[in-house]
Amino acid sequence: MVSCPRNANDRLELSYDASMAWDTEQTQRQLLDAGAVLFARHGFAGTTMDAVGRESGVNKERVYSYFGSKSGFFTAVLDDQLANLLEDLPIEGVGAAAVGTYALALFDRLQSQPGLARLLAWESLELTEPVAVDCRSLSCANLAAGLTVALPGVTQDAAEQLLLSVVTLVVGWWTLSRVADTILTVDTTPAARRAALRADAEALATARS
Amino acid sequence: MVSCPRNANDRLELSYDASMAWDTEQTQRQLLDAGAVLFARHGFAGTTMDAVGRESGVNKERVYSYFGSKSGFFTAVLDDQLANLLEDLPIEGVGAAAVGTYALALFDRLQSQPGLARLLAWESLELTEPVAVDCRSLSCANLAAGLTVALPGVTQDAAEQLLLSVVTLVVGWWTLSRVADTILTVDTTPAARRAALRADAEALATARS
DNA sequence: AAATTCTCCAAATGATCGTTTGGAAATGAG
DNA sequence: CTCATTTCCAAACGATCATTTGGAGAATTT
Repeated sequence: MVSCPRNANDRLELSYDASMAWDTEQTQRQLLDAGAVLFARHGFAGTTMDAVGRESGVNKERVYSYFGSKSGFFTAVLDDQLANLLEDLPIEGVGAAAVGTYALALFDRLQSQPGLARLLAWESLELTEPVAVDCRSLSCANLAAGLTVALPGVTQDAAEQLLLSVVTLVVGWWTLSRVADTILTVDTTPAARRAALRADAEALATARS
Repeated sequence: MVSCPRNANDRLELSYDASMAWDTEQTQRQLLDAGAVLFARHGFAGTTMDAVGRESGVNKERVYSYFGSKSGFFTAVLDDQLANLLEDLPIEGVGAAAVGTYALALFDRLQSQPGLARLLAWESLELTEPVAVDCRSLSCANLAAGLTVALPGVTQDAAEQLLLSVVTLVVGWWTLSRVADTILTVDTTPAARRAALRADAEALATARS
């Protein structure tokens, strides 16, 4: 598994002292974290710079000196949150059951950070090309390769389509929630959906192997 | 198949004459169509009332007399576009192949009107409850019932989860397009995805029946 | 045909938008 | 220390936002 290096300014220095009155890295971190919350909740167009200043506890003017513009800030937040989204989630084991297990792991990661799935949706709806495309493509290629290992006889194309289907199914729980509201009546709990997604991922893998 | 009645003001009268200088129904139709285009493209927060006036060819003030507010206009557009989205798309035939055929039909409907899938996504992201919930719930209940007929032995709960998975997979092609951009490398064409979705829907149905 | 109601638009409203400015406080160099 | 530089904030900037106003013209009523 090849890990993806972060931006140069992501972890610039460790030489800052907590007693310093100014900590530019922490200022940027506060802004990025506030942006992650606000952009996940309201998207790019729905987030105001006033809200960024309020949520971060930092003056909104700092955004422009560090990220240039609201657009630059948006992509910086997406990059910060999404670049390593699929990292450290390898396909473990072999056979279709491994794919079901992977779906569960992805579901749990998104459930522990509910903003991530929504950020993926905003990115798709409001941008014309993905952020951190090199880094994420590498992660995805590794995952697809892992699928061809776990499922002997599956071509690379089939592995990519399978991975896309599994990710779409899992992410869709948080990004198409009104659709779920209109369809589900018997058991609307996340636990029920989680179990169904594991079975679905396993079924998709079984059919392709 | 029970069809869902539209709003009272959707087709008020047929007594209007084309030679009349004023045609309030057509004015509302122009606004709703313009709203469908703009909201699908930019969402609620990203659409301005100036753009509505420009796109519709009608003064933006008309929105407020007919729909009350921008929010009311948004829900009216969503209702107009989504209420009968799943109508006239019955589950035909029996067995898992029928589910694959249904996925294809849904894919083709969304492909012929690409804004619909995006409107579903904006609705999920920007609203806390679905529009036209009664009407759409009825459509979905009919579809789920159709699934229990096509797939004997499938419980209602399983049918609902299956329907949600199929709809999520198909809609996701247009609403998580940046995710597809990062995953697919071998064949990124819609035709390839369409074929994969049919196979996926069939596999999900097979596993549950 | 006069009076009234309804439909529509142009223009203006106050509020809020993204962005910039000017300067205060803290830092590092000499 | 002094002085230039950097970090940060309060306030202001023009532009644009959603919404309203005032009135002109078409339809309906009497």
